[in-house]
Amino acid sequence: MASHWLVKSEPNAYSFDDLVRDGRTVWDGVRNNAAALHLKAMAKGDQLLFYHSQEGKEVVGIAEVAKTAFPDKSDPTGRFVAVEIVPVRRLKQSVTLADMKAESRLAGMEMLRQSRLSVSPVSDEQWKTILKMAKD
DNA sequence: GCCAACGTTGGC
DNA sequence: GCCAACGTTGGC
Repeated sequence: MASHWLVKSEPNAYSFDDLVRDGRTVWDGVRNNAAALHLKAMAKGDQLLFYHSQEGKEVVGIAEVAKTAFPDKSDPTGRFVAVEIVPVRRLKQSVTLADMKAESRLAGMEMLRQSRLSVSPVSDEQWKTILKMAKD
């Protein structure tokens, strides 16, 4: 079974709408070992929650892994990797950070536990819970 | 703008 | 190898 993930992006820098417009993008620039491990664990077809940090602070859409991890060309040290993602759909209703914090079934979520992590795993149960909250 | 939580760097 | 200092992220 496919795994699920959550990726963060500042909408100022790259929003879900940008992804929809582009149709496909290289998800690079991750410079954190824990996040990089998650990128490496992604399989083609894995679905991702796309979260807007700082502005919005909400999950706005779903994306999918189109290409598994490869060396991040923007990293001179060659230690980090990137993946390619494509948009799947915008959620009917965004799910805010406050909503997620208030939902006891999401208490163990990695992104809530470690707020600075830009790529984090999402369990099947957490995934279903969030989609339900999004009325999706 | 501030601060907490981390990660990284560099002196020893 | 330890740890203090510093930088970055992201919520508030």
